Amino acid sequence: MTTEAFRHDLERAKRDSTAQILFKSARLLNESAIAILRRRTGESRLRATHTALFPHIDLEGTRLTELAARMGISKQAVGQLVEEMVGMGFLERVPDPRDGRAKLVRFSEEGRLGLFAGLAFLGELETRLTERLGPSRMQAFHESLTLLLDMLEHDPSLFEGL
Amino acid sequence: MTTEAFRHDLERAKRDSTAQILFKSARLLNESAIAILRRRTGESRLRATHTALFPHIDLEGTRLTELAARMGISKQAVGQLVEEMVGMGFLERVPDPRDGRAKLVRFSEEGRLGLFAGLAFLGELETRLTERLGPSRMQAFHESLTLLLDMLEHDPSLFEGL
DNA sequence: CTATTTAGTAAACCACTCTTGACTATCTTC
DNA sequence: GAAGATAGTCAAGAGTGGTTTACTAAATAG
Repeated sequence: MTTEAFRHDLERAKRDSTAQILFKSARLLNESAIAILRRRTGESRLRATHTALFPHIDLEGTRLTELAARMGISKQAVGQLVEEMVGMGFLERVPDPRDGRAKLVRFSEEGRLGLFAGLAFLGELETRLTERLGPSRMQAFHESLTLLLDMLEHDPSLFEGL
Repeated sequence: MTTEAFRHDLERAKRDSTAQILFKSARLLNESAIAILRRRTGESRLRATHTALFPHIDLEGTRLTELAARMGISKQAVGQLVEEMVGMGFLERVPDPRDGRAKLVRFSEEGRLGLFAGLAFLGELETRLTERLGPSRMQAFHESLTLLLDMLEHDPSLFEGL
C-alpha cells in the first residue's frame, strides 16, 4: 500500500470512527461534569474517582466490602476514597445493626444535596441535548447507546476473533 | 422530599441518564480495545496513554514539542511516553532535516502495522455494531454523537448557568 | 558576532490510585 | 466454646502520569 492510500485510510478512520468520537465525548463530558460539581459544591478536592463511588452507594447504606466488590478494587482502596469523602462531608459511616463488625457507608445530608445537584446537572444537560437534537433523535440516540452498553457488557461475541 | 421519592428519582436517574451510559460505554470500549491491541501486538507493556499518543502523530513525523502542545502536557512527559513506544518498536525518532535540534517522532514499520490492526479493529467493531443496530440507526447514532462532540467542544452555552 | 529563543534531555520529585500483608474485632459453624 | 471466616483498619510500597528545574545544542534576531 502506498503512503498516500494509507494516509487516506488514516484520515478517514479518524474522521469516521464512532468509537473515537465516543471516547472523546465521554472524556469531555466527564471533565465538564467534575468541574461543574466542584464549583457547585465548593469542594475542590473532589476528583473523578470520588464520583465513581457515588452510583455504588445505596441510599440505605452499603458496606465497604460490598462497595469494593461492586467496583472491582480492594476494600483498602475503597476505604481511602470513602475516608476522603467523609472528610469532605458527603458521606458518613454508621454501624450496621445486623453485624457488629460492619459499618454502612451512606450519604450524609450534605452528600444527598450534592447528589441532587449532580442529578440536576445530568438532567439539565439531557434537556439541552434534547433541545438541540430534537426529541426523536435524542430518544434514538439514547436507545442506541443503551444497546451498545448492553452489548459491551453481555455480548462476548462482539469481540470474537479480534 | 421523602426518602421514597428520592429513591425513585435516584433509580430513574441511574437508569435513564444518557451521560452515565456514555461514560460506562466509553470505559468498557476503551478497556476492550486496549486488551485486544495488547493481545494482537503481543506487547503487554502497552497502556492507554500510549494509544492516546497515536492520533497526534502525523505520518510524516511530528516533533516532540508539537506533540506536547497537541496533548496539552509537558514535553518531558511526552518524551517518556515516546521513549517507551520506541522501546516497544512502534515508533522511531529521525532527525528533522529542517532543524538540527529537532527530531521527528514517527511510526516505525511495525508501528504502522500496529496502527493498521487498531484501525481494523475499530472498523470491524463498527461493522458489528451496524449489524446489530441496522444501518439507519447506526448512521443516526454516529451523527448524534458527532453533534454532541461538536457541542461539547464548541458550544460553551451548553453548560451556561450550571 | 552576540544575545536570545527554541528543541530536546536529564534528574528529582510529587500526587494519585491501587496492592499486599498483617492485624483486631466480631460473627458463624460445628 | 473453639475454629475458622469475615468486616474493617493500618502501614508500607509499587506503578502511573505527570511537574519543575536545570542543562546542551542549535537556530535566529539584532
